[in-house]
Amino acid sequence: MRVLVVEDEKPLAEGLKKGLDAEGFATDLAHDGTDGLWMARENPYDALVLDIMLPGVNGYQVCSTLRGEGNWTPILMLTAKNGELDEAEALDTGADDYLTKPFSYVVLVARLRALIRRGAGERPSVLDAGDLSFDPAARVARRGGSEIALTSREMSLLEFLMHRKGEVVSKREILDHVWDYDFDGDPNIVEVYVRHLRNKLDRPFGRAAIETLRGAGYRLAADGG
Amino acid sequence: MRVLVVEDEKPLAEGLKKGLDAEGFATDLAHDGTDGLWMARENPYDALVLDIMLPGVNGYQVCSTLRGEGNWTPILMLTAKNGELDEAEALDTGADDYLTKPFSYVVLVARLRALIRRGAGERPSVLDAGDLSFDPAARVARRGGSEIALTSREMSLLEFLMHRKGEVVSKREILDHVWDYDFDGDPNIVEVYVRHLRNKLDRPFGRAAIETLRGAGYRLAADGG
DNA sequence: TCAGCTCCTGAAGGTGCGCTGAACTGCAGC
DNA sequence: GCTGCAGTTCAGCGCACCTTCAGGAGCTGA
Repeated sequence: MRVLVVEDEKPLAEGLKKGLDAEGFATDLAHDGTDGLWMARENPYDALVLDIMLPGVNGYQVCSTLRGEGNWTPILMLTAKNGELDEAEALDTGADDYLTKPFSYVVLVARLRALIRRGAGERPSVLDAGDLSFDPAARVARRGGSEIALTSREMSLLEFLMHRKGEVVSKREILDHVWDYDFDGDPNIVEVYVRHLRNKLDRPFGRAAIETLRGAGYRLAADGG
Repeated sequence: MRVLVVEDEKPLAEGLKKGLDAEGFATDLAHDGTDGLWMARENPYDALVLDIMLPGVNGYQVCSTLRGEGNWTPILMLTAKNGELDEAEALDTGADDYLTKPFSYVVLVARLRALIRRGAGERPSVLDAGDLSFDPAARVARRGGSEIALTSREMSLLEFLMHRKGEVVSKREILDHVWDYDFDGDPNIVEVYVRHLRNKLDRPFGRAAIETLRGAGYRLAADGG
């Protein structure tokens, strides 16, 4: 789990890094808001620990800037005093949790883990056609309840067909979208892969999702065949 | 609410018990570290009040031992003098809060209630996938009943995979999250560690939790394989 | 009915990805 | 020092996947 700690008090920052590393986190440090912002943009962190009082850009600003850019990495804010205002403001600007200094190290780790567990889970959509479904992100195809193992090329083809379910797609289009533009091999490859998909998606279920339109191309039945 | 007070000064201990009982707590007493540890293990307390200066096993040791065993009962430490070292050390060993002697009885009760109220939410949770489980805080992995010894790198990898169980994670993602971002060594390291995990988690049990998706990455079976 | 075409099918290379065992490095404990 | 362990690097190997190919089946129009 990769974590960025943005904290200007160096001893505290170093202590946190040491502790978090020992817990198995991969911890990076930034000592001011500008650096913090930059690093948070450039790297895929699982969580941010963000002090409010920072030289340059302060914690609130870092937080709201990131949120404004569509970055939803979980953020744990460190508020200096036990002021209600601080905490409320932290949550307002888009932080996910806050901790009042001085804080217990155990509590920090626990809250951090909780944040990461909840995580930022924006799920890409699942494509479907009748009882046939395909989740491109998870790389899982299903017919009814059962999961179907597909190779990368088979998935690319299925994804393309599902995006255009109900439409006729020519072999030329398939070649252009599923294979590289500069593919100049045997176009028969499309037929071969259609066959592979049929063997996996249709035959075991006695269905016919992929229809051949002689001279025109193929069509994936919108209802899954 | 059941509370254990571990305190060797008998008058203070008795006074606390009387007061806490009056507040509606069910209070047990232990007068040294050994007894305290034993009682904390055997009974499901909602909180512990733990003096640092104890005959035999001291408060720090009691605290870190319990944490090491995966016991996350909230602990309120009593530090003798107002030394920063004491406080920091208390928190380091896993205490949730501390109080400097002499303390106000009202404050003690208030903090104790606060701890108990927050209590559950702060305990690190255990990740699981079927009969496979991993407690990131205790750093213990188990398959079924048996505990499995893992190195810290193996744990980081397992933790990352378990957080995203059922999803496909690419080697690049694994490198970015489990290794430091400036790691520019051989990406083959991921394969090597996947192999280590398989040797420890799968092979002895004839299972297959970690699936290879050629060209895409790896996936930890949500049901443990 | 036949030719010409498209598409299907099974099998057979190549190739590169991932697996594997071993060696090397650095660090901690004795 | 030596020993053992964790982390990392490396090179060879096998196989899964991709692609090609040739023959066959089936459709279409004359």
